[in-house]
Amino acid sequence: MPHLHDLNPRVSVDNVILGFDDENLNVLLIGRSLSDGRTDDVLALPGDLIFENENLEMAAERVLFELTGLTDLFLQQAGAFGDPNRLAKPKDREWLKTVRQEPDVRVITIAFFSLVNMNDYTPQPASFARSVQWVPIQDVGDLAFDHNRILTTCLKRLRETIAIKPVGFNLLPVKFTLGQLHRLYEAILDKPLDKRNFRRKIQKLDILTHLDEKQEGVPHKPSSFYKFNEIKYQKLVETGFDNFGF
Amino acid sequence: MPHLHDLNPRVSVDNVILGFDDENLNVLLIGRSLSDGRTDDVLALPGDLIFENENLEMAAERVLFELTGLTDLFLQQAGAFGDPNRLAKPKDREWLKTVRQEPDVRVITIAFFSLVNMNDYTPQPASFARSVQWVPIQDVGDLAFDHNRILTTCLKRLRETIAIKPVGFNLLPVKFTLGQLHRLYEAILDKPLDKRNFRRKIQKLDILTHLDEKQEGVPHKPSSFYKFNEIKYQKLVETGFDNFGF
DNA sequence: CCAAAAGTGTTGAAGTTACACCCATGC
DNA sequence: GCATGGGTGTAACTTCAACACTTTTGG
Repeated sequence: MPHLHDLNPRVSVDNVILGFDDENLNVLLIGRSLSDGRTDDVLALPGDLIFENENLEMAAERVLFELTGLTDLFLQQAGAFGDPNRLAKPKDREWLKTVRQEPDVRVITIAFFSLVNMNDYTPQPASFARSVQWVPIQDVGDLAFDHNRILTTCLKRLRETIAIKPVGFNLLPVKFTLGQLHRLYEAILDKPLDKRNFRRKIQKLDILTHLDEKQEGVPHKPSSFYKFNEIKYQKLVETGFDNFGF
Repeated sequence: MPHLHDLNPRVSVDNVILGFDDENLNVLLIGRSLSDGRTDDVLALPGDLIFENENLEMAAERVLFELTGLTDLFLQQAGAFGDPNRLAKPKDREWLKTVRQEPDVRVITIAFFSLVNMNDYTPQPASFARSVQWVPIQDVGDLAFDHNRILTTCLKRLRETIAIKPVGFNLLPVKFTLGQLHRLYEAILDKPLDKRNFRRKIQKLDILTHLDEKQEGVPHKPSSFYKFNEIKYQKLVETGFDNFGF
């Protein structure tokens, strides 16, 4: 029988936590703590071995919560990564020696991605992360382990998902402007979108509620705020956009 | 250091192997061998623990090959399943006792689905499968472990994938008719598709080569055979259908 | 000649793309 | 008054859904 807090030494979760700063998509990366309190210079996705008594989603939520204090976020599995040599880089092996009881054991990781509103959270070091920072996805360099591959896969998944379900709202504050939403979609899809066509298309989804409130203090025509209508949104998520080829 | 054929006791793969018999989608299910050579009455997806020295895809290919003798098939990961109680049904636990060294250990499984041409293969018992059979997906009953959930997820993934990439061809013989292709798409999407519209749409993809050969001996107007053009197909798979919402 | 599936075109509606100007505000 | 982003409509084109009849074969 597994004890409550037994770790499973063979299976981990890694989280691709994405945020949007009104210009770029950012991913939350950690600098790893060595056991002596120092940090090596390799950035990594936050992740951890799973406990024996929790399921994969719970493990991903736990990692997310420990790092950000946030709960109830959008979280989606993106797949499992298990190449036998994924832990083979010298710096990774060194780090594993300082934090794992069995540093040589092969670990399969399940990748999740989550979408957070960057205003809800400012990065702060956590137990397992000496440093935490938002990095614009186009500036991400070499990461630990196979984390570059995981990140790429998650971004691809996000693009696929957003084409079918309007999940992007999770990246925005409760009240937002159509301009913000527009910039967000351009950032995720990494291509320019025609302003008028975008607005028309979004409005036709019929999931936005126009608020009687405008921007203040901006040096241009103030924009209306919108919030999104959870009920209609839920219905849409269930059916998808029916945007399929056949 | 892991020895070549060490098993990883915590991680398995399960395969949803799909075939098409010109009418229904079928899934390949096994009856489990007990150690005394008998079979319990629970059907299951074929799967196995992974070896320490193979990656997840290799493990899935191995299971597929051991069961069917087939290689080089379409194979796609559908996700990881790891609820702590997924092995909890009494009959499942009994079976595990007869085949696993550590029957109580929690196993996370990675699900794959593959598409095979049913004519390339007739089910035959394998080492780990006392019985093997094609079961039409609408006739699948209660399966072992969480295999019903895995099957459902894989079917959903297949529907999503086929809307974006023409992967369905893997389920057909090299030479096929548009009627077969039409019935296949109806079986996968589980809804009727207008004949003329379907044909137009498929032809516009420009991945079919019309062969100078017709059906013989059929009691109706003979249909032309087609094969599909791998080069154009590859290009299309890379770009996707661009069938996306934004 | 009958049964069975193959094969084929058109029309109206909906959706997509491309494109340019005025508006409200802060400074 | 100027710089900034907000906000709006239309026309040409493409795609989509719905729909019925003729053809070829075996028996």
